Amino acid sequence: MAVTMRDVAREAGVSPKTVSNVMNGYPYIRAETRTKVLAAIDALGYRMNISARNLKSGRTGVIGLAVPELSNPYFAELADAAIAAAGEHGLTVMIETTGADRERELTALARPRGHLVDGLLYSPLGLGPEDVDQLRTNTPMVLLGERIFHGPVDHVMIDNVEGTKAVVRHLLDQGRRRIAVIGIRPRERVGTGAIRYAAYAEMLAEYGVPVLEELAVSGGKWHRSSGADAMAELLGTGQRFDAVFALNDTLALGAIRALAARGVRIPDDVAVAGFDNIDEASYSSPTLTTVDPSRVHIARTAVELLVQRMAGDVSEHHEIVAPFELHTRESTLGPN
Amino acid sequence: MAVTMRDVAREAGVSPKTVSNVMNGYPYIRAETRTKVLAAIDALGYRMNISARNLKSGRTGVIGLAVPELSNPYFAELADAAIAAAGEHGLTVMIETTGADRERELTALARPRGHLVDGLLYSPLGLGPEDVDQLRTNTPMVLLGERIFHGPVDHVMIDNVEGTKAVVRHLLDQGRRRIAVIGIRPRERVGTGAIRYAAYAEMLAEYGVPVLEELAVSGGKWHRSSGADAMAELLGTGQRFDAVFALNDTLALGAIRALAARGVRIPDDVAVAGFDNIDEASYSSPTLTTVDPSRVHIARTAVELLVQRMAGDVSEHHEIVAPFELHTRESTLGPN
DNA sequence: CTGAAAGCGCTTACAG
DNA sequence: CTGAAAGCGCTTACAG
Repeated sequence: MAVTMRDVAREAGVSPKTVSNVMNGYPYIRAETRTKVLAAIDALGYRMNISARNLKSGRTGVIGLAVPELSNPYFAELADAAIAAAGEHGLTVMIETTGADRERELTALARPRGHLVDGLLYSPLGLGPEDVDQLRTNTPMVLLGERIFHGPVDHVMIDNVEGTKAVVRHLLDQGRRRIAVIGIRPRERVGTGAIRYAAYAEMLAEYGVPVLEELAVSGGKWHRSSGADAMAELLGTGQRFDAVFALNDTLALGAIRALAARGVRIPDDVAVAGFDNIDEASYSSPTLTTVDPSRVHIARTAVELLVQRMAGDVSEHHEIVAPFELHTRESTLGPN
Repeated sequence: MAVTMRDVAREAGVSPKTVSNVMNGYPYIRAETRTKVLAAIDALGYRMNISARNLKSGRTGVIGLAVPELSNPYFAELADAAIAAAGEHGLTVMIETTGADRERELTALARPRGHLVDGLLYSPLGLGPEDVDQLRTNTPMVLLGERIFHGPVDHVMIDNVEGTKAVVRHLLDQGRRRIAVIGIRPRERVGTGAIRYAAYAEMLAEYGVPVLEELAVSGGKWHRSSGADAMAELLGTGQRFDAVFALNDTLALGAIRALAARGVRIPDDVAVAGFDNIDEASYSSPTLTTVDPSRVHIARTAVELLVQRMAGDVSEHHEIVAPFELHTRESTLGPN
C-alpha cells in the first residue's frame, strides 16, 4: 500500500541502502545516483516511515516538554522558547500538559522509557521530596524552573531567591512597609511558592520589617482569577497594606483588576509587583513591575544540557541558575 | 540491552503474544496468566517500545496540532483545549509551531505522511488559495479557525462574519460612528483579517456609516506590541475616532495601553473592542468587550471529526461554524 | 561510492 | 484462552 524504500530502490535501480543514504544526507554519493533516487522518490511520492527508522536507530529526534498548562502565559512563552531552542538542534518538541497534578506528572516521567521521545524537559509542580527517587531513571532529563530536587538530575533554575529579594527590596526602597503577599500555598514546603515566600520574608527581615501572617493570602492555581479572589479576600479583611507582592504575574494582574474595581489607586494607595515578566506585563494598565527570569536563556540552556545527556554524557549533574532582571514599571513607580 | 517483550515472555513462561495481549488490555486472558505476566513486567522493569508497535500497527496514537505560536494566548488556550479533547479519545497531541510562515506551514502539512502522527489539526495563516491543492492529501486532517479553503478537507470555523458584525453593531448601538479598525493586512484577501474587516465594513454600511480608509491601520503579527504601534500611528495622524475595533484581543490590549498612555479615556473618549475572548480580556483595565469564538467547542468538534476520519470515514467534507458569544464589558460600557 | 544480509521489537492473521 | 510464524520498513555493520 504505502510506498517503501524498497519500491524507490527498484524504481531507481539501486539498493535500499542507497535510498537511505540519500534520505539521510550521507555525503559520499555520486551526483548521478542521487538524482536518480530523488527522481524516483518524487515519482512515487515516497515518504519515509519514521516509526521504522526510530525502531532501528533507537532514537526519535523528539524531546518531550512536560508543563502544567499552556493557558499560563509563562509556560506558553517557555514552550515557544523551548521549541525554538530544540529546532536549532534539529529536534522536535512534544508538549505534554500535566495540570500540575502529581499523578499526571509521574506519568509524563515514564514517557521517555516508551521510546517515543529521546529525552524530557520536565517542569513538575505537584511532585514533592518523596518523589525524588522516581527521578533516578537513566533517561536523559532536565528539570526546569524548580529547585525542589537536589541530586539525581540536571536542572536549570529560575533565580527565585535573588529575584524575589530584588523586587521586594524595590518595594521597600519605595517606602512601602506593609507589603502583602498573594499566592502562597500554606502546606507546601518545597515549591516555587514556598521559596519565593521565604525570600520575601527574609528581605523584610533585612529591613527590620515584621512579617505579618495576616498579609499573606493563598492563591490556588496562580491564575488571574486566583489573584483577583485573593485580593478581594485581603480587602475584605480590612487589613491595611501599601504594597502587594504577587508570587507570579498572572496573580498580580488579577490583583490589579480587583484593586481597580474597588477604586484603589495603583501605586498611590497600593504598589503591585509580580514575577515572570510575561509579555502582558508590559501592556497592562498600569504596566507591571516584575522579575524577568529569562525564559529564553533557560530554554536554550536546558536543551543544550539535554542534548549532551542524550549524546551519552555521564558527567556530574549540573545545577544552573539563570540570571534574572528586575523591570520596574508603573505599578510601583507610577506613570512617567 | 533494553528489556523486550520476549524477555518478559520467557520470565513469565508464556509467549510474546500473551504479553502483548496483557499490555493491550485484551480481555480474554486467565487471571492467573495475567498475574504472572504483570509480575514479570514488574520484575524486569519492562516498557513497551512504542516505535515498534507503531511500525507494526501503522498507528501512533498521536495527532498533530499546527499553530502559529503559543505566545499568542488564543492559540495557547486552543492548544490546552485540544489536548483535553484528544485525551478523551486516548490520543496525545504533538504541537508544531509554524510562525504563520507559509513554508513552515507546508512542512507541517507533510508531517502525517511520515507516520509520526495519525492525523492533523491544522491552523494555517500563511497559506493562500494557491495552496489549496496541497491539502488534497489522503491523510486525516481538520482545518481550524479559517475559512480560506473550500473543498478538500473538513474544517471547523470561527464565526468570523457574524461575530464581527455583532461586536461592530454593539459599537454602533452605543452611538459610535467613527469606528477605527486595527490589524488589517492590506494585501491579504483570504485570511481571518480580511474576513473580519469585510464584515466590519458590511455592518457599517448597514447603518449607513461610511467606511473610511484613513481609520484602518495595519497591524503586523497581531501581538500586543502591534496593537500599541497601530494605535500610536492612528493617534499620530490626528484623525478623529470614537471607537476602535481591533481584529483580535491582543491587538486591542496593546491599543488600550497606547490610549491610556496618552490619557485618552476608555470608553468615554474611545470605546475599544476585540475578538477571541482570551482569559486576559476579563482582567484587563478596563475589561475588554470581545467575541468568544468558543475555543472548547472548536477543539472538541475538530478532534471528533479527526477521529472519524482516522477511523476511515470517507463521507463528504464537513464545514462546521462554531457558535459565538458577544461579551460586553467596560471597554465599551464603562465601569458598572 | 554501493550492495546483501540481518534484525530492531512489536502485532497480525491463523491455528488449536 | 494461548502459541508459532511472518513481517511492518527501516538502518547497522560488514564487504567490496
